[in-house]
Amino acid sequence: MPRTKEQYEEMRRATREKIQAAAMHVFARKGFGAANVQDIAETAGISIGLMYRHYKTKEVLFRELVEFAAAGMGRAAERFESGDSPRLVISNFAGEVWRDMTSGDELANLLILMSRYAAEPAGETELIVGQNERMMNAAAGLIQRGQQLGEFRAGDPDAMTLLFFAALQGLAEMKLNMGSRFVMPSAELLTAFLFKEG
Amino acid sequence: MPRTKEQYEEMRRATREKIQAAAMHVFARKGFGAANVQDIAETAGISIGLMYRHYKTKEVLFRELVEFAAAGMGRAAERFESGDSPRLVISNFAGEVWRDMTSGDELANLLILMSRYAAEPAGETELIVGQNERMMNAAAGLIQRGQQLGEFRAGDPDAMTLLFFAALQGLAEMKLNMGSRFVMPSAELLTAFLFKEG
DNA sequence: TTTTACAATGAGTAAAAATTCATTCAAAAA
DNA sequence: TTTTTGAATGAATTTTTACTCATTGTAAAA
Repeated sequence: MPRTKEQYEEMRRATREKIQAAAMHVFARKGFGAANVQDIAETAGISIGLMYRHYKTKEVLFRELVEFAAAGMGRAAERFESGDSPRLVISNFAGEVWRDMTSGDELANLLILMSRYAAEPAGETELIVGQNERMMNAAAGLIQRGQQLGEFRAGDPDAMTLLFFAALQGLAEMKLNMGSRFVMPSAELLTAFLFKEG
Repeated sequence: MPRTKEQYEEMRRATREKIQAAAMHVFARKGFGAANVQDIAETAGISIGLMYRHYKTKEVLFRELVEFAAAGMGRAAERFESGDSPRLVISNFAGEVWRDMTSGDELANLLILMSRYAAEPAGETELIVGQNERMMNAAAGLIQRGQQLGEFRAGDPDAMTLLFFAALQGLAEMKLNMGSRFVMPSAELLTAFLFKEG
């Protein structure tokens, strides 16, 4: 008589997705504290009540997105931990970043979300900090190996790693702030400070 | 019979300074919307009421800090507009940035404040956007001149400028988020992608 | 010791935002 | 056409936060 279980499931899945996309957009632009649930519901095109049927609190919603972002960092770390040519791994990574940053806002949103997490809903930064540390360590190891192979410039691998990810972070922020005035630098430019010669 | 005018003035100046420093700290970490006046007053070590005697609203306080930051960008733009050797101007600038970022939080706070302004209290982004555009244009002109002189790498000057400031922006964010785990990259590393050879 | 001028306080009020819940809606099939 | 089930709504409630103001504190000098 009513809809089938599958139909209801599909309905729920669809609205969850709308909520997630809207929340990602709003949180990335305003941060956790300044974003209000009305904004999110409106952006998602649903009522506030429905949002609360899917997410007990604003914070639970935020956390889910952060966890998603952290998982992305984990995948990045794995790539850096692979035994392939450091130069190739970094170039490929930079190339993908370039494509993602050029084609839409998703990566930029994710990057900003992560950095905003540190400050906001108190405590429980471990997840993001842990994954971040893992990713940075993997990248630093890769750079060090590249230096031993003579392909990479000399310099403190930790500082070089930090600069690389800081640049990505800053580009994400600028992309959202500048809108159409933003020009994504090429993957080669992004990695130029790492490699020897040009 | 009561204190002299000068004494009262000095008292007011001192608390204003406390408020500004506290607000800079809190706004940079939380953004305008998420920062609450209680936090600011507490950080400044004064009462809420006193804060409101000095600043009519939270937004007025925020604006004053943003204007201060914008003035800093204006000074940076002037330096980029000077006719000196591009390589020298950029190197000096990077060196100063390195010193500021290494010695305290002030520059990091200012950088973050500016990027947070874009989203937050609606409208009136002109000041920050205008100064930002001026600074970026000046830097792009400098890079272009450096390319003509053969000192700088080839590449789109706008994209190179964007990357440079994005890196600063990202480093500021990381400095606040990572605390003692942060390592500031050297000025040479920061500008390595701009100059030919190493 | 008292007066004076203004800084400083913080409980109280108003406004904004998060969260709840009684009610409505919509599609499937009997 | 009616029944059924769970999604969807948004006005009402609770909580949080910005902002006010009546009162207190204090150093100088009369």
